[in-house]
Amino acid sequence: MLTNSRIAYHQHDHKRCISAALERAKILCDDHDARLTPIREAVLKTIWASHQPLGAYDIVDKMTLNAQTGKRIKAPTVYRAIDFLLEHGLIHRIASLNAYIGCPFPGNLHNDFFMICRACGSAAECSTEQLSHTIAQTAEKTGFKMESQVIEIIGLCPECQQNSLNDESGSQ
Amino acid sequence: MLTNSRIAYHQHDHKRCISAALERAKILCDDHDARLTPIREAVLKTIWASHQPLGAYDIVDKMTLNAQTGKRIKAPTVYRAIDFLLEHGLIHRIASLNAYIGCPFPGNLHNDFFMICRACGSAAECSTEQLSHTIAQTAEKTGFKMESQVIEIIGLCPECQQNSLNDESGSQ
DNA sequence: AAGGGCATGCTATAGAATAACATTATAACG
DNA sequence: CGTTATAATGTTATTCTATAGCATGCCCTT
Repeated sequence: MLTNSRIAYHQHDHKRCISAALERAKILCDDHDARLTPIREAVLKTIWASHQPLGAYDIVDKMTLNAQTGKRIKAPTVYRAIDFLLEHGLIHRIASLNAYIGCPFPGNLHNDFFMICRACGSAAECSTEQLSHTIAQTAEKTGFKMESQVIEIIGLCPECQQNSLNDESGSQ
Repeated sequence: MLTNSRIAYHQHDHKRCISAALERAKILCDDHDARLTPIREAVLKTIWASHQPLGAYDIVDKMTLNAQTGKRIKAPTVYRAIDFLLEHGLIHRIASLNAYIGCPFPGNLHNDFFMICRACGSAAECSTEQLSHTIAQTAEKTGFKMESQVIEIIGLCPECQQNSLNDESGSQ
């Protein structure tokens, strides 16, 4: 099982997540003969600013202004960057939130699912052959041929479970 | 395993689906002391017009005009009906499509997933303890406590697999 | 009849995504 | 090196999805 839940839900040096993500992106784009332009890199960096999925317009708002012109990058440009990053598997779309999150292990097969904490908003990705198999097999029993999947689990991450326990014991 | 895939993807007397759905809705609302008003019933019926998930504005467009005033029901009213139907488990939201579909077995636990055919657009629901368990267990391994889920499988239904085979053999 | 609680009507607006076309940057080629 | 083709970005407007906020109407209760 491949997952970034250990990191995503716990204290960590997030700068390393960001730099690692950018590093991986550069390598992967090189391999794909794809151009990781300044804007695309900036969008990726903005998305990686946290482990919380970010809406497209949140990205627009958070993007730093153009150094020369001082203008803000507009929605279509951000969406184009998002499309590029999605195509190359560098980010994922969280359908239930209309939001985007960085992929911690791009390049791998993506039979994965997301665990979204309803308390802190952070999301971790989890990739496991077994689950994909189970789903594909279940679908196959009905004659359905699975091609792709959207799996989003909503619940409480380890940290927030702990916090809610503390809150309860504290208030009672 | 509980599923309506046999019906959803194959020729059938769809009138029976509709009348059964309305019948179940009446009973369930009775049990819940909830009011299945004419508008709510009309929205439910519109959603059940097919096995294809319907967008909220598709519903607005398809709703018959008010018999007396000849006016069209507006989006907020439809959304309120949708909220009601969602709350009582009579319909589901398909997040990846921003669309709504009738629930073929309301009242049951909803550890279920949807199989959406990319060719014909029809979707079937499938409820299986086993899959929910597998997901919950996998999540639990990382310490995540699952509360709800969004599982949407995209692929080809049995009919459309058959059709695509025919098309290929026919054109070659 | 009066009041309270839903349900609906209505207008406006927020939020998410894209269409269409102009302009600029980059790569590719002679 | 300059020209051309292609890709990327800029810009404006628009579509689609969803909700806020307030007015009105309906039904039930007392």
